[in-house]
Amino acid sequence: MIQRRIEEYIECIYALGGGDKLVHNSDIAECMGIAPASVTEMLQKLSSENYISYERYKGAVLTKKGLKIAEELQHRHKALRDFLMALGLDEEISDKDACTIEHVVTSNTIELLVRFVEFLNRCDEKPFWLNLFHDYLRNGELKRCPPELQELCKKYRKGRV
Amino acid sequence: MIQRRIEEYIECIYALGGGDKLVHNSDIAECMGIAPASVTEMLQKLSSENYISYERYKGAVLTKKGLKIAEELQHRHKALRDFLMALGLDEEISDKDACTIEHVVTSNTIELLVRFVEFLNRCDEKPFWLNLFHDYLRNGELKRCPPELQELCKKYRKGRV
DNA sequence: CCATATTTTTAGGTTTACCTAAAAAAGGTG
DNA sequence: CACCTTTTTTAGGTAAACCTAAAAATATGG
Repeated sequence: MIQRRIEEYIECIYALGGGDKLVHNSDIAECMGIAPASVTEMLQKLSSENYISYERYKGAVLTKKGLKIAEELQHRHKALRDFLMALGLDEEISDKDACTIEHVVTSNTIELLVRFVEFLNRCDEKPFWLNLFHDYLRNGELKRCPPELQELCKKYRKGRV
Repeated sequence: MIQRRIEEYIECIYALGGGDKLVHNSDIAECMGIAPASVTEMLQKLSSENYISYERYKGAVLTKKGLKIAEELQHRHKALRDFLMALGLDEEISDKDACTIEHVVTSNTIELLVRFVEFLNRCDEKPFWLNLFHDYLRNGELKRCPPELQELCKKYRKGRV
């Protein structure tokens, strides 16, 4: 299994434009908040495992293999972030949590959340129940679904199954 | 910040009954799939940081401090697991992902998901939209909300805001 | 209650990912 | 183009969390 720290380096390189151009060690070091010497070491490792192509004193570009991982991570990040924001979490925290969860979760869960956000977006407007949920978050009290609406739902549910 | 590996030891000790009785090194070692010698070392560390009270050659019990963390982790685990299962993920994967996510996510997100599950449970029966979502997962096609139902939702939405 | 079996600890070693300081290479300017 | 600055690399070192093998403590059964 691919190591978390390696994923983080790939992600960082990608964010700095390493998908199609050389990224300098110093930029990676600054971006990750570590010493340049540590970056050199890790780039040698990433290179030996073919995630990047690396030229001494020049910098790194992602290989096809590395790029694929970067794109997968971006997919995961976006899925998690969109999902959390849809539920009502604020942008900054959604982003932060997406950053950590993306490395540890199975693809099953990612695809589940992708589908959930798709599901929301295919609705013509913000669904009624999501409004109810957001109210619940704000006030702590759950407005019951109006009886009239509940009845209609029940009718349709029966009809389908 | 408290280290992930420490959390995992605390969790394991708790799972083996360490909330109220001595747990043997060998059981922890087996449960975590590592060598007993490694456990001894870590237990000394956990003890020095007051997460457990540890007696050489006897075993470990969680302290109040350790127990509090164990309970918080259990809360997180349950929140994540319940949430994933509510969305339709199967039990095994929900559990597995809960195990990893619980160590890396903010409390904001945990509480959001707790609220979401509460929100679902307060409904009299499985909400209509959740049925729609589960169908969407199975078939890939999203049944539109019947116009009649949509109209009614719109009416209530206006009424409230 | 003593010999043997089991469990735990100690000692010494490995790997990963970081660090600092100093050496080497690259880049920029008069 | 030679000097100076910046960037990168090398060398040597640290901490965390694991390992194996051997020593020490504890538990068990005749």
